[in-house]
Parts: sequence; C-alpha cells; structure tokens
Amino acid sequence: MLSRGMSIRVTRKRADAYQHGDLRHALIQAGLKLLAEGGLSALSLRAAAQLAGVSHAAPYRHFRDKEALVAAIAEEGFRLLTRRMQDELAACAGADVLVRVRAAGVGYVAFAVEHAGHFRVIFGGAEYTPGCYPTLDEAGGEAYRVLRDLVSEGITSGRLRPGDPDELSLAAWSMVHGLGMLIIDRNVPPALVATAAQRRALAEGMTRLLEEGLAAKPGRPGRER
Amino acid sequence: MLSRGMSIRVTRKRADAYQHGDLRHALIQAGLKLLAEGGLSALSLRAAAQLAGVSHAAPYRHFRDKEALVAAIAEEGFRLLTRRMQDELAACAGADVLVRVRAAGVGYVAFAVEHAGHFRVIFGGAEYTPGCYPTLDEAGGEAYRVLRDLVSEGITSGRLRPGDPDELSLAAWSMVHGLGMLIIDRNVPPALVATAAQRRALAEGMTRLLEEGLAAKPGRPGRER
DNA sequence: CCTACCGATCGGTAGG
DNA sequence: CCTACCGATCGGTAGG
Repeated sequence: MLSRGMSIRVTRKRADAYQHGDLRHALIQAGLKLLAEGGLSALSLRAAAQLAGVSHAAPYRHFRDKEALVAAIAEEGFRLLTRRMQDELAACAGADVLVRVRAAGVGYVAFAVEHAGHFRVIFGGAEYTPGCYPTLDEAGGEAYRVLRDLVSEGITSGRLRPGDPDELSLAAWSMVHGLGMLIIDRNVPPALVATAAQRRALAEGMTRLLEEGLAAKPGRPGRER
Repeated sequence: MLSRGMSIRVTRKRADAYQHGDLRHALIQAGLKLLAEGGLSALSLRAAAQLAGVSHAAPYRHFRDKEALVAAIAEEGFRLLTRRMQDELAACAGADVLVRVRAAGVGYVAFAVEHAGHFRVIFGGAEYTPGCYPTLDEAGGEAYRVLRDLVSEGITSGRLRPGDPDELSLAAWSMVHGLGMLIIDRNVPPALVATAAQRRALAEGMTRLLEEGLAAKPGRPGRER
C-alpha cells in the first residue's frame, strides 16, 4: 500500500479526522452529532475534539470556552431554521396567508427533526453570558420574525382573527414547538413520524386544525370536512 | 447551649440533612431541586446525596442505579401530572366539554412550570432499560388518557369536530406541551408568564384559540370577539 | 496544533 | 448508613 510513489506522508491520525483548515466548523459538526444522539448532556468539548480527530486542547484555538461553541451552534441553528421556513414559504409564494402559515409550521417541525442537535441547543434553555453574543440574539430575532410577520399579515388582511400578533404567534409557535419536541424526545409513537412525508402531513394537519378550530362548527353539527 | 439537660445527642451532620427514615423520598426531592434549577444534566446521584445530607454511597440502598432514581422521579411526576389535571377538571365538573379541555390544558401548563423537574424527566427523552419499569409506563398511560378521554367525549358528543381522537389529542397536547416547554426553557419573555394567574390566562386563551380557530370566521369579516 | 498536567465530578463497588 | 477507593470524564491551563 505504501510502496508506490515517492515522498509518502502518512496521514496523521484516523481517517475521520479533519486535517484541513476548517477545524472550527468540524467541531460544530462534531458537537451536533453528540447533541442529536445524546442530548445536551452529551455535548463536551473533549468529545467533540475527539470526533474531529484533534487533541482536547485544540478547540480552544477556535472557541474561548464551551459556552462559545454552544453559542456558535445556536447561531448557525437559528440561521438554518430561518432558511428552512423560508424555503417552505418560497414553495408556496403568493398563496393564501393561511397556507403560508402552515408552510412555516411544516418547516419548523422539519427543522426540529432533521436538525435535532441545533434545535436542542437553540431552545434547550442554555444561558449565555449576557451581551456576549449579539449576533446570536439577532439570528434568534430573525427566526421569530418569520412567523410573527406572517401572523401580522394575516391579521391585517383579515384572514386571521383580530388580536395581538404576539399572542396569536405564540399559539402557533407553541403548537409546532410542542410537536417537534415530542417527536425528538420520542414521546410520539415512532411509527407515526418515521418518514418526512408523515411528519409533513402531521404538521400541516395540526396547523390547519389550529386555523379552523377544534370545535365543531355550530349550526352544522358534526358533519363537515 | 449544650450545658442544660442530660444525655445530649448532638445532631449528626447539617441541619438540612434528612436523618428520618424516608431517605428515598428525600433523594427524590433533592433530585428534583437539581433538575428544576440546572436541567437534566444537573442531576447526579452524588449531588442528590449531598443535598439530602448523606454520603454518596447511601443512595444505592434505595436505588439500584441512577436510572432507577430517574424512573422513580418520572413515575411520581406522571401521577402528579394526572392529579393536577384532574384537580382542574374537578373545579369545573359538569361543565361543557370544551371548558374541560381548556381546564386540562391549564393544569398541564401549570404542572410544567410548577414541577419543572418532574416535567423535564418525564418528557426529556430519558431512555429506560426496556420492560424494567412497568409501573412507570402505566402511570404515563394514565396521564395521557386524561386528555385523550376528554377529546373522545367531545367528539362523541358532537362538541368537537369528527376525527381520530388520537390526532386531535396530539394537536392539543402539542400546544400545551410547547407552551410549557417554551416557558421553562425561558423562551417566552419572563414578564409575560411571571405569575400563576398570567400563565393560567395564557394557557386558557391559547386552548380556546385552538378550539375556535385562528382563522377569521368567514361571512363575519374580522369583527367578532 | 501538541503533550502533560490541574482540580473537580461522575457512577459504581468493596468492605465494614 | 459510612469511608475509601476504582476508572472515566470533564473544563481549562501551561508551555512549547
């Protein structure tokens, strides 16, 4: 194997090591793998370093401490969440705002499941040294505004009931957040949410239910739909 | 201080130690304190033992390992959750089933906030050695049935739209679960949910919204409520 | 980027 | 119920 060719440089460490320049991103990826598999308590700088194939002191070249790695993951997560919702919205651009609210909900749940590591870090109650990560706060606000702007538009255009946009947004947010959480924490029977299509249908059906109401419509007792 | 009286037995250890017989429950209480404050990763047998005022080997007299403590907390949590919802239901016995669904939702959110430690353990994705904690599974099923039976009754009586009870239940569950999670993970502005009355109003308003629908009623464009 | 080290904490066991 | 110990892991730093 090593006999052919001249000037052979044996690859250092194992094959999965990231010897290229982007250790920072490699550490984020490693952290995500730990998070998705074992939850927040499985994330450690040392384990991430090991996964990336470097010594446990190397991460400190890129992150001042563990909190900084967590913050970097969270910021990336917010941006991906925003993009995920916007991608769903782009696929139904121009449609009724109720349709678009559902699309955002579908994107939110898809993100939770497909980026469980990011999702747990973002919303898992991590506390950061205040004022230390301004771009993180900005990214979080941007993600919230995707939903919030949709709801505002719906209220203004008369397609959603009048009310405080933040209150209506919180209702919609709670529903998709709860569904996402229940799925990744395995509190929903796995068979119900095994495929992306199943999860899409579930998220869309539930947000539709929120829009139309759980109660039977008065006057048309229990027959419609 | 020690001079008066005869045969004085100095109290062992610190004042907060539980020297009475119920170390088992004391350890559960200690574990809950750790969980509520620092999340799942803050729970350790050793820290719980220290809080209870015993050596770190003592817990093994009552729990075969850490998982057993977690399972005990989870089971107690499910029973408290069931009772919490039933207490809310008892306060509106005989009322319309829509009112009772809201009451169960209020109870669920109240439990999440007031028993954050229990709540995190129950739904935090802890995995148990399969088949090892049958009473835990039973307690979980009982809690789920409170909501599920209500929804079934609502469908049967025609007050809720026709449909799969499990599907409608999941929608309601997701909403209150999401709200509870967002609150305890501090993703809702604290000022909005500082008091029990605020949280009650929020939970009730949101479940009402789910019942009545987020969409404006057709034919009565943007004016009612 | 490394090795080597620090003090702290963890789950769990031995042995009494 | 205790002390004493095990091996493992953690965040972080020194020094190169």
